[in-house]
Amino acid sequence: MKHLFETIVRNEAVYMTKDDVKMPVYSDRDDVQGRLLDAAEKLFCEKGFEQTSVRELTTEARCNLAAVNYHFGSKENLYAAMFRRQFETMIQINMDAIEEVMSRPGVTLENLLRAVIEPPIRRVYEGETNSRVMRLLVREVLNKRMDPEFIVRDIKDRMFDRLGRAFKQLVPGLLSDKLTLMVCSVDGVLLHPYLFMDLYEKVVPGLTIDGLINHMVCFAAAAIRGYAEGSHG
Amino acid sequence: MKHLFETIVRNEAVYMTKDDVKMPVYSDRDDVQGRLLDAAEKLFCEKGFEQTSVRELTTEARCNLAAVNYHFGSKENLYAAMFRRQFETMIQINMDAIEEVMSRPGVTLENLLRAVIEPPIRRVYEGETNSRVMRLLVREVLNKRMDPEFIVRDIKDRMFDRLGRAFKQLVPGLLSDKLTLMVCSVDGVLLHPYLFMDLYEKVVPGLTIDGLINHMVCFAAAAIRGYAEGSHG
DNA sequence: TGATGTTTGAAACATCTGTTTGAAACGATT
DNA sequence: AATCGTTTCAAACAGATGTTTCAAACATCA
Repeated sequence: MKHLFETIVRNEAVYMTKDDVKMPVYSDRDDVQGRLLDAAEKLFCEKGFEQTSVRELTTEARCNLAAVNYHFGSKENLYAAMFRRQFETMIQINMDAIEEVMSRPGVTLENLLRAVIEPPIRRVYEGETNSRVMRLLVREVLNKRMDPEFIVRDIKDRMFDRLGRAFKQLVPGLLSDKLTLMVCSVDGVLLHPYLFMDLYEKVVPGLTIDGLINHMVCFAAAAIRGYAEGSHG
Repeated sequence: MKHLFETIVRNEAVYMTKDDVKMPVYSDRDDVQGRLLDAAEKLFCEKGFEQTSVRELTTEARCNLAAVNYHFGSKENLYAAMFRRQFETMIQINMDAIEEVMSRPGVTLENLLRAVIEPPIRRVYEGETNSRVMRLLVREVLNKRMDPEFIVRDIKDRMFDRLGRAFKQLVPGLLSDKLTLMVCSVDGVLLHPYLFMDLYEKVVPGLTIDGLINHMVCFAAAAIRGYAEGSHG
């Protein structure tokens, strides 16, 4: 078993149900499965996969030790179930934000950048659980425990390509073959405070969340526009 | 014991020597300590701290299991010894590169950016051991197992401040209170391919190392210059 | 050579890990 | 009430982990 996330990629069922009737119901937090998924979101996102023991999970979920293996088959399956849902949510939120802003008449590059940058930064600033899954994703990639195909397919083929097309639409001078690298660099600008928000608050005196967002939008916009002009000469 | 790296910060001796005569000699790879440090560089940087077992380390170093605890006191001390050395090396290389380029007459913003961006990107592209310690650093920060003070002191107070002053020197229009954020964003642009080089090769068709470096320099330069102009109006 | 301090080595230790087991409790249907 | 499948629970399992032990080997100096 090389890559943990092969099961995620193939989107296999993670529940040990014999009929396909039972689906994960996240609103119902009285059952053991729901509490285990809550505990998984909290603990896995905080400490990572290996650092979180089944005993911690079941203590947090106030259930028996064997419940993880009974309901999910294994610790890995519980992880995969929690991860896929969080990841899908995150991607969908971003895609919807892009579509929304691009449908507005007279949309500018700054509008698009703000739509992509502001929500995740605010989420991570407020410490939302959802935002922690992104750090977890990065950690998994760095740990080389996640199948790179997973990243390529879901992030590149969906978000990066969409964002690249939007850039080209708003800044016509951009060369098509540089779009992906452009998106990568913008992603770097976004990921940096996303990953290290704790440090930003220590390193940048008098930092406000609005000031940070404005800076990022201006920085990225200036880079893209300047890059487009440079391509001409 | 909360933070593993408190020992690193205080720069304590990690060798169990009774007299201060014995110092780590990295060139002499015939002794057990040297081989253990080599193994630590290789395995810790590849797989992280928890994922690397003492048995793997001692097998790689071709020595007995007890050698780690005998020579270094604990697995953590071995990790700290290896990490501090790699980290110091990395910072020093960057600082030297900045000083060198800034001493050149007629230095441009692009010169500075290239001096900061090119060497680490080439190192990670060629898969040098030294480059992996940066991924390890990020992993440790994300795992919250590293004392943030460590990062702040060594990276911010040395590299970030120096780079910010250099930016202001080369692009006079920049506002002083935005320098740190600017450096952070440039660091984001740099860190992105540094962390995810494997994915870049999959995601960007026809990517060359020179093309990537040129892109990053142009992107960062355009951002900084555009930002400076925007500050005026 | 003999004594001394240092280094190595195989084995054991204590603890933690994910998982399995089998009996008990539960809930619904007959 | 009796039977059924499902869920919970404490206990045990098998394996891996970092560390310790203590005797053997080694080097150094008297």
